[in-house]
Amino acid sequence: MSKLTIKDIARIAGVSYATVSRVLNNHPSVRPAVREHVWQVINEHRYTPQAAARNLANQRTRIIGVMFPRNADRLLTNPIFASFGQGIGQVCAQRGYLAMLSLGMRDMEEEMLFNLLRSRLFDGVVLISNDAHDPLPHILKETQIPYTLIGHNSEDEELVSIDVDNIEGAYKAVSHLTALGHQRIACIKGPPWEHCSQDRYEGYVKALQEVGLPIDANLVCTGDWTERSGYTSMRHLLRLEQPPSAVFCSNDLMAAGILHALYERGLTVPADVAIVGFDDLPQTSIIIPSLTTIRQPVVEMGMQATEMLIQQLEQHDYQPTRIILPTMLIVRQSCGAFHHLKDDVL
Amino acid sequence: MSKLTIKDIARIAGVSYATVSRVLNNHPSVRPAVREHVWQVINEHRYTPQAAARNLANQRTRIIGVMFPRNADRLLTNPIFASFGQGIGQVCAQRGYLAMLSLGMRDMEEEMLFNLLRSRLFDGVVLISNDAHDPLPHILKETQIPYTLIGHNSEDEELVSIDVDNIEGAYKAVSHLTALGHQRIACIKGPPWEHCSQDRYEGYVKALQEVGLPIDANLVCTGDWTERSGYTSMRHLLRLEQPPSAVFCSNDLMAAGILHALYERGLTVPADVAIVGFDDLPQTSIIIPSLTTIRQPVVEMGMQATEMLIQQLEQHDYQPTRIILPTMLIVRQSCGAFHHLKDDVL
DNA sequence: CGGTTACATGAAAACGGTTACACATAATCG
DNA sequence: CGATTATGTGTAACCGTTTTCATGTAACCG
Repeated sequence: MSKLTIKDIARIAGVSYATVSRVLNNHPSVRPAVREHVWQVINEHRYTPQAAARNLANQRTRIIGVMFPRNADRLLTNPIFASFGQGIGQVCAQRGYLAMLSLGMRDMEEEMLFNLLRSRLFDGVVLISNDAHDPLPHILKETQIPYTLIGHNSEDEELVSIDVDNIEGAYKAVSHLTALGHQRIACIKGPPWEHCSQDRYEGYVKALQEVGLPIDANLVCTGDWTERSGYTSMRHLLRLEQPPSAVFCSNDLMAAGILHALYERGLTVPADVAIVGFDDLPQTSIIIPSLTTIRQPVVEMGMQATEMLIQQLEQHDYQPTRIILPTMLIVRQSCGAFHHLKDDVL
Repeated sequence: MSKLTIKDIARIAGVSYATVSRVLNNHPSVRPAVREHVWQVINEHRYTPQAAARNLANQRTRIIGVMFPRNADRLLTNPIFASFGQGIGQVCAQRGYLAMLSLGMRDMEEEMLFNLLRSRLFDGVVLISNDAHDPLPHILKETQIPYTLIGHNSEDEELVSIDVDNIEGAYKAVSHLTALGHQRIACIKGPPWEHCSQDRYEGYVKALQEVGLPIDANLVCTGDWTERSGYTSMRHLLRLEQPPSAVFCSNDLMAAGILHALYERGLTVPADVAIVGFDDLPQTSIIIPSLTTIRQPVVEMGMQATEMLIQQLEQHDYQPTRIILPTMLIVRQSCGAFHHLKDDVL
């Protein structure tokens, strides 16, 4: 049944298989009557051309590989990746491509990875990575496979990449807290080897310095983006002699962990501790008190990265670009701004 | 550079391209000296055979499609899917297959999905689904593509599928609570159209009935597996005149939401409310108080489903099987069993 | 109405591998 | 030592598409 080939369809429809192929590919030069008849035969017999044969003849697969950051456990756990994926999948669908994520691809030996990429299974790759030590950009470049990068990756400026302005985002977040009068503002950083951790911390420092506040090393913790690490970091901060009155947390997931730690101690947000996160995950906008945070246009980043990749695939003269998107401060309840306003201003 | 073909390699190595092919596929009948020489040329020139051509000649791709439940937003958000994926990816890697997840595949129109599956891009599919109304099993069967199912799906008993005994799991969880003396035990169900929601509720009912406790409809809420829905359900329960002293929650993610709601009210676990979850997510084992829960062997389920699929692909006489794996009660802090023991027994 | 152009179609050559088969050559044996 | 069997290698057919090119036919034109 499923073994029907284009020749069978041609024979049944009484045309040559070249004609069937033309019908399948919407080639203009085929008479409407013939076209319709062929389609009918195709549908009636549930024929679908075999991908492998097409790929071979076309020398492309219309499949785009999607690669997330290394650690498999974090991969599917942080909802932000779901949002990237959503943007990527959306554009792919719309442009007639397939976005494919290979499970366990990042756990493959390098040798295997090279072979996979060189096998031309993917026309191109969207890579999501901030890790400065990630060997993947290097591998991708060496295999000469077209790719775009979401996130920053230093050295290579010829690359098509997209990112947000992390420094400015963090600066806005922390400035918001200083403007509300906070003096002891903690910071929970991401892993030191990721560029955006670095940048967000830089924004934190900049905002404090601008208003003449000191950088207190005791108030700076390092997490790994997980809820758990936010939780443990906050517990650590609460054990200080002088705990912070506010926390800037480098991502929303860790902020959720912070809330957990605070509630456990019977402290309330924002009355006891004010919190600002980063990411604006759809999920966290629901938690009470709702989280003040820095919105990254995550879905759009995925979309643009994919769009650029496809253009790169389809036009020969495509110019590599580096796009930096703006972030946005979303004020909700966890920072105490509303409360503040009510008491002091209104 | 990347345009090297097997013929180029053959020419350079001074052999026929049939020989190169044999070397690539570890065919025994090639002299060791020749084999080594060919490998050297291959490596030196970084040659990798083109997937499309291989797939066409072999009539298979060694790619296994992975399909998660419908709703895209839940897809990557619930860590349990990461665990399934881990098991699937692991076995695939080990058996020389590639596990591929197509982003947005579940949002495709049915027509497209049919075409994708019939295009023979995937040798087979591992489907994760509990949804009784999911059209996918039907589609998969119609396309005659081999597949295995993780989760239950009523009607079709000829299918290769794997699941846990949800009724028994829930029964163990709730019996544990009744044994600890709880009389008002709430239940937070999953979406009604999923088989496992139904089954876990059935286990809940069975456990209560066994000790002669009534089923109080007020104590039964319906969530959608998300943390948020656990949170809102618990808020609802706390507004009752007589709130429950314990909650059986149909999955861990919702249980996390419950904790959130309780802390917000200043209540403590397990002193004020005891909780038992379901899944045993690696993530939740860290939260304090640590969660008593029912462990599903999730990674193993993914592995077995994949193993069975591959056997089905490689052996013609493979017999469809339905495997039900046992669950396990993991006692931690949230149910109060330890506390109970300390006070009353020790 | 004959000659040119436009259009629709079929035959055949790619695309880059795998593998059945034929055929040397080397090993084995009576 | 010649016949027989193993063993290694090359030739060519095949996998199922797309696409170039040639060709036959219809439309157009003066």
